[in-house]
Amino acid sequence: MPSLRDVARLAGVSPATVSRVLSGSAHPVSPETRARVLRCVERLGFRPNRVAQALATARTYTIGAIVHDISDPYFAEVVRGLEDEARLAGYQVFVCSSDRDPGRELSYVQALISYRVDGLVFAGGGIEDRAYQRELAAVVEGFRGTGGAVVALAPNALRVPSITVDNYAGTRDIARYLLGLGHRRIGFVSGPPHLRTSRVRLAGYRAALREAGVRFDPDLVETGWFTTEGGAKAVASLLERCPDLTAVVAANDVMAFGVLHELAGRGLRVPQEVSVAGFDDVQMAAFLQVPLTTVHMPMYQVGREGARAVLDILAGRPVRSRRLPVQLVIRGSTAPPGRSR
Amino acid sequence: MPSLRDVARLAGVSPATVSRVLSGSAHPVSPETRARVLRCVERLGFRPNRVAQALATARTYTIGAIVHDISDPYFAEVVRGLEDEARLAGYQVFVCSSDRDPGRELSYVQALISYRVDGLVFAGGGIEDRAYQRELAAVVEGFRGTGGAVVALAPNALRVPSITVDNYAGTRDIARYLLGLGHRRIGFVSGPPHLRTSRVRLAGYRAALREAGVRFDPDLVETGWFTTEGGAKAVASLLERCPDLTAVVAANDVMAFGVLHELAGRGLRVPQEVSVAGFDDVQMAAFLQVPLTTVHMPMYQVGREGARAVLDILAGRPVRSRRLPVQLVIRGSTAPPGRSR
DNA sequence: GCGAGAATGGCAAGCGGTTTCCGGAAAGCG
DNA sequence: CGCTTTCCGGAAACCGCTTGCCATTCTCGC
Repeated sequence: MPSLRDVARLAGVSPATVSRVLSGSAHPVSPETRARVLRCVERLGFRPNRVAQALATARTYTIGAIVHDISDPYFAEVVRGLEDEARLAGYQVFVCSSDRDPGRELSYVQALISYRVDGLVFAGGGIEDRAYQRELAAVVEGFRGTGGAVVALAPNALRVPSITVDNYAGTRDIARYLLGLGHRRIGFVSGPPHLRTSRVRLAGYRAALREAGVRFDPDLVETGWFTTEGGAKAVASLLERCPDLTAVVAANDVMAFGVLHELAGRGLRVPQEVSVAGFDDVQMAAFLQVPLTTVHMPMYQVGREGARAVLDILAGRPVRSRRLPVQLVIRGSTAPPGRSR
Repeated sequence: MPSLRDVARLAGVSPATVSRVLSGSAHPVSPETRARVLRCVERLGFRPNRVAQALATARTYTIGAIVHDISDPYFAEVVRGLEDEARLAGYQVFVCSSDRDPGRELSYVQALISYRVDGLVFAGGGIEDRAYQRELAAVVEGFRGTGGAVVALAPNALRVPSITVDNYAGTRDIARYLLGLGHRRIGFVSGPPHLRTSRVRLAGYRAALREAGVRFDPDLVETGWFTTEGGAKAVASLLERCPDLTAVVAANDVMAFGVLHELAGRGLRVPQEVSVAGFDDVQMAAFLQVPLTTVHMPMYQVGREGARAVLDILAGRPVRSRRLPVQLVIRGSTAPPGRSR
């Protein structure tokens, strides 16, 4: 693989000149020399070694994305947005699936810092664990101290700029809507309790109940993993505890898929017997046979804005945290409460 | 951020010694010195700069994954496998979504080479375009010439080790199964014609027809993008051309979702009026209200083995191309042909 | 005609590690 | 006891690119 020296030798100039031609330096280079250098670059098929550039300039043009699981459609969509925006600016992105494991997350963050990524994006909600948060915060602050850009794309204990959506309003709106349809016994399939997103979404649901003067019944809440299986299991226990529920709100679409599956397995019709709502509006949601009522989250958008924020920070432009609005999307999986079963 | 020199200074040794202690060199270091160095590393919280290491050793411990679209559940799953295996070996992975665009793919490959990735994994099927293939092959060969490891996870024109699945057998088995149920007018919703995977899957379908002595009718084939929308549109035209079809095989699950959606929209019941089968067995497939009959592809497994293959090549271990078996998974979306509509 | 300043280009010192080569001390050998 | 090995550590040369600083030449302005 040709190096800059090879080009320099071929063009009969010094490496410095070649570098200046290629990296758009302010240092003047005569048009003839420039042309000659470019011709030699072409001839040799020279492409600068990013590693060496990175060492010299302390810029790697890489961004690390910490997600909970890239195979979760939510995160896949976010990462796609991130990647598209990064590519446009000449950056590459590393994916890191932490599986919501504090140890894994921390070791990924440290690895990324060793790789000297320019930016770090936390796509998933923070893990609620004081000791861990403190440790992570220390590492992250160190990183920022050396010029690293950090952005969060979900509620997080880190004090960094964030691009989030209004999770609270989302579940509140959904619950309001179901209450408005006449439902009173609304189950809530929540995510893992140690995730901040879970708590915020649960809070939105409770707020709507409070507004409507409906007593909050802890029996109507069941937690599970943010997976299809998690949703199926959770709704199963919910149904056993509260056979009288007429609607279920799932903390995200993937869980809602599990809920739908479990209900179908039990012969309960949606929405005639049980209404179901999700959260996120992943691509599949609209394509189910019973299209899912859910809250639209602009995930791709969040990913793009996240990347933009990183680039802005790196460029020294001011960055403000933003909260994007969400929107209730009413589809076929919800209806007024039906006859008792 | 502390450097190796800082550690050396603090420990009162030369940088060389610190390096030897940390990178497990064969060069002997006395136990006392070693301990002292490690203590200082600890004290300063020193972590080696991967960029500098990379420049010195010509190993970056990174792998580039070229996928068609990370937000497609198929690729997300593959990348997850890749990532998990890579992590275990201390590697990081770059994701690159080419959207099946030759230009984008090529520029990603070149960028990754500039970043001096150790390995390159092509997760998607190759794009059938002679000029492009030649150009890509040249670049890839150059990369391999410098010690880069390249692996393909789908049929591809590149002459590199591959971990693939038996796509041909997959659609053949599905078609055989449907023929066995008594279907004769079986629509095929194919992927983009310029993708190798599309062609192989179509060939499998044709092989089964041939075996069964059923004439192949080109009208029963419609191509579209490997997306839900693509599947919906394709089946729509198919139905207009051939209202007599009793079953539809989609070239992948994502398209099958679109097919199901479109059929539901037209009031056609599955499987009573039309049987539907997919390919891939993405996670959602089993969780539809009418669970999808499909061909199980071990995507996560393919991802892992792909990473393993890269690591093996880098370690100089022999690597052989492998073809993993697929398996027909019969679920609720298929049944013998029903009464005419 | 001459000095100032702009235009060009090269030298060399990094960036932060790794690794080859070398030297001194200690240990093993006949 | 002298000599060869082995053990341990350091000096310094990279890896490939960037950039501050300096030298030369040229162009003006007066």
